[in-house]
Amino acid sequence: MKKITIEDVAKRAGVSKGTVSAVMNARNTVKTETRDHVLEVMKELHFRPQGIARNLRSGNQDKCIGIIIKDVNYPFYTAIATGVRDYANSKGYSLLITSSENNHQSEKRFSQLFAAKDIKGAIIAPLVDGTAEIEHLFKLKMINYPFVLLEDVRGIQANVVTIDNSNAIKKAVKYLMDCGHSRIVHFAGPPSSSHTEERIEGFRHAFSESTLAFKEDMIVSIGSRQEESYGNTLNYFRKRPRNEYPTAIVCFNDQQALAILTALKELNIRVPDDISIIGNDDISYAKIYPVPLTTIRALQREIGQRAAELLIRNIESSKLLPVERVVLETELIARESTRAIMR
Amino acid sequence: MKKITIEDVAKRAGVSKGTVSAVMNARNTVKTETRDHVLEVMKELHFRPQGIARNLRSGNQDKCIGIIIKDVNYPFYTAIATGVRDYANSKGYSLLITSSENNHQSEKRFSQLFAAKDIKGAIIAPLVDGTAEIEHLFKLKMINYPFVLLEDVRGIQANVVTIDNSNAIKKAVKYLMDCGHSRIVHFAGPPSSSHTEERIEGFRHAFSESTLAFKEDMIVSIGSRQEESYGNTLNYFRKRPRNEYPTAIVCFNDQQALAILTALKELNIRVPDDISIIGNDDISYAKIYPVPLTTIRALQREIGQRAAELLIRNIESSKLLPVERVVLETELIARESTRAIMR
DNA sequence: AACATCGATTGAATCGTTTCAGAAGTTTGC
DNA sequence: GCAAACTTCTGAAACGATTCAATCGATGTT
Repeated sequence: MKKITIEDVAKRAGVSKGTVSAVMNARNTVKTETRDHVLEVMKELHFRPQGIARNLRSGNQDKCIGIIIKDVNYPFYTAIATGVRDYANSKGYSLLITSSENNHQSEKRFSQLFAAKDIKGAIIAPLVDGTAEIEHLFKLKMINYPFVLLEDVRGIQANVVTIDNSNAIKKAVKYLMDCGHSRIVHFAGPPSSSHTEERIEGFRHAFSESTLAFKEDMIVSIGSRQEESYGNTLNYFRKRPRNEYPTAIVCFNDQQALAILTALKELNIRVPDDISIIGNDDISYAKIYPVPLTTIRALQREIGQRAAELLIRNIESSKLLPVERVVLETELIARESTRAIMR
Repeated sequence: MKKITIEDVAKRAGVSKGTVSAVMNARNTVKTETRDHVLEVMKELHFRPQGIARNLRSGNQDKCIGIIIKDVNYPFYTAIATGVRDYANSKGYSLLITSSENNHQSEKRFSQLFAAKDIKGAIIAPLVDGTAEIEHLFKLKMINYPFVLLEDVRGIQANVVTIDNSNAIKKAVKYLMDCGHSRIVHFAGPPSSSHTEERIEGFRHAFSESTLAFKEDMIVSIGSRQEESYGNTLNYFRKRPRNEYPTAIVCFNDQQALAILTALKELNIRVPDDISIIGNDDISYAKIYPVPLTTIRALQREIGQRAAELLIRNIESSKLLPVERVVLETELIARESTRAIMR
């Protein structure tokens, strides 16, 4: 049960390897008769040429980069990927997308895979929780493999393109304060993202810069996955009396916000009449949510473009470039999920 | 400006290629001193090992398949990809996703890329319009490269996993007829999909099986991209008097349905009061549309799983397997965008 | 009949790594 | 003091295709 090579085909067909190669590459120097015979033998032996060996000799021309996102079903990431693709294509690169699905093993596996397959560089949305498993990133650095991260990772110096999360949440909180809200809570995201921590910090900051007092129980960890956030939201409200409800929630992201909206509907809590909701990201569907979502817009395509630009610059450089860190600003988009309240 | 190889590093560091290789693979047979020196030289020369050559000798172990979808921002496709990933992972395969973005060139390029990079097989959502550019599929067949299509392609015999589009639309039309509608139109999709044609056919069939008469102008080609469908819908209604409006629209897919909903809102046409809308696919967001969408559900994850199963079976077979064609059934999901009317 | 031409095929060199048997040098055991 | 064992390193073979100069036969030309 050994692998079938071009040699086996050549032998069986009674020709040389060169001829088989010529057939496969559709060169017109082969007699039709020979060609047909070789094709037949290829089929007969079920010969699958190894692309890798092909490329080695002929010097792998294709330009191609990869991106590792966390969730292929979250539009935030696919929008970033679109930005990457646009820029990459303009420079003649193709884009391969993979999704770690919040799994360290997958992230690790893909980063190796990219290097192994001669994909020229990678953009990585890294998982940051757990015991900071980042050896795979060091491995990439060792072999001078170009990559750009979409979140800060402690303990490694690398190119990063990200958004100013702290400031984003600050904007959200200040907007709510300006609308007269004081009982504001932050429904925080999963520990697997550095955004979670940065956003919590922004929330704290907003209070310390205001006259209102911050209390620890204003931070509620409910995750960002659909069912998880939905369930946690139900719990949160069922556990407390109506007069202790917050008047506004700052969400971790728009996916979570949707789960919260759904849960609140279930609980007969009206948005924005009873509670104001403010999201994060501004994914394309946010504006058609059951209640069109007020949210903090991250320029997703631009994130992608900037990351791609940085990556390709590194790929095409013949010497090591200094590490860069790009932080993009955000913008509050006011829709219908928030309202001003009387005091 | 030639490429730097392991040999250059070895020479510069005053060691053999074998030693450099050992350093890169973190083998513990290298003296720390030597290791550090080699690493330094690697950095100095900015040496990037060619993964391809690596894999050649060491016999490429990684199991990995690819999928070419049409639009990475349409949840229908990412849901399919998720199904593929789940099955693939269970069999030890990783998944690489690429998006042709409705571009023949890209589709072609990716199919080559997959073969070249020793990705074991591919699932392809093929573009079918234009002068049926399918040479790249024939090329794959020639090298016995395993692949599965997600739509029928005329002129090639290949594995296909798809849904019964004709029947899907029939269900939609019959449902509407049962609700008392007779002025029903079909807003058809783009020519780049074989689904478009099959769905039109299903629409025709539904009428021929009923007492109602089919008229050509019941088929309106408006595409499926957001802005395109939106604009075409506006045009369609602005061009005709109110009493010639249809009472129900069968949409090509849910993406198009959203654009139509948006356009109708703009036109102050109420859904479902004035017009019933029925979608196709049942993407995850369909239930939270401004008007929760009645739609024909395609089991997206199952499509992915079946395709993956078929693909991997072909990959792991040592001989050519007979071509298979899997057609999955659909289900009507009634929500709020349709209503019964009096006659 | 000798020579040039052309089409089809061959086979050895090549791509850039990994692998591993064995050499060289060093330490341990007795 | 010598063999055995261990550590570190070397160098040539191998991976499986492509490439291209050289060859071979057949055909055409004079």
